[in-house]
Amino acid sequence: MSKNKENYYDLVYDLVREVPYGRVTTYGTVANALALGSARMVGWALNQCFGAEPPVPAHRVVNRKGELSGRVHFSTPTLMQELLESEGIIVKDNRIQNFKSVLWTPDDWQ
DNA sequence: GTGATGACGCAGT
DNA sequence: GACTGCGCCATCA
Repeated sequence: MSKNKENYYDLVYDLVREVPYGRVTTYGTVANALALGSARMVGWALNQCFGAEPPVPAHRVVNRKGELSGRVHFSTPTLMQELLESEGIIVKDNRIQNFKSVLWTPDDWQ
């Protein structure tokens, strides 16, 4: 993997880092905002976010259903839920409750 | 170069 | 509301 080659990964990381505290975003929203064309690319980018710097709050990125699909990629499967709950987000059965209210989009950037 | 996989999304049922 | 099938693009074997 090239190190000096800035892929769309950095675009994903930067956008995710803009997500405010207590808010979450979806892969589809990020993919649409960056015009990646596929939400899979966002997931693939976050797959390497652990080597990014500064660290990316990947726990704030969930799928369209508000499900913590990527929790297994964290240090512990429960870490993602713990972090979200720590930010005041209610998580039940691996899904964000009141998801629509905590959902953040680039349009809310302002 | 081909086939399979993946932190997904959408339309149809 | 939940499940299934298909499509999307990049990376790996």
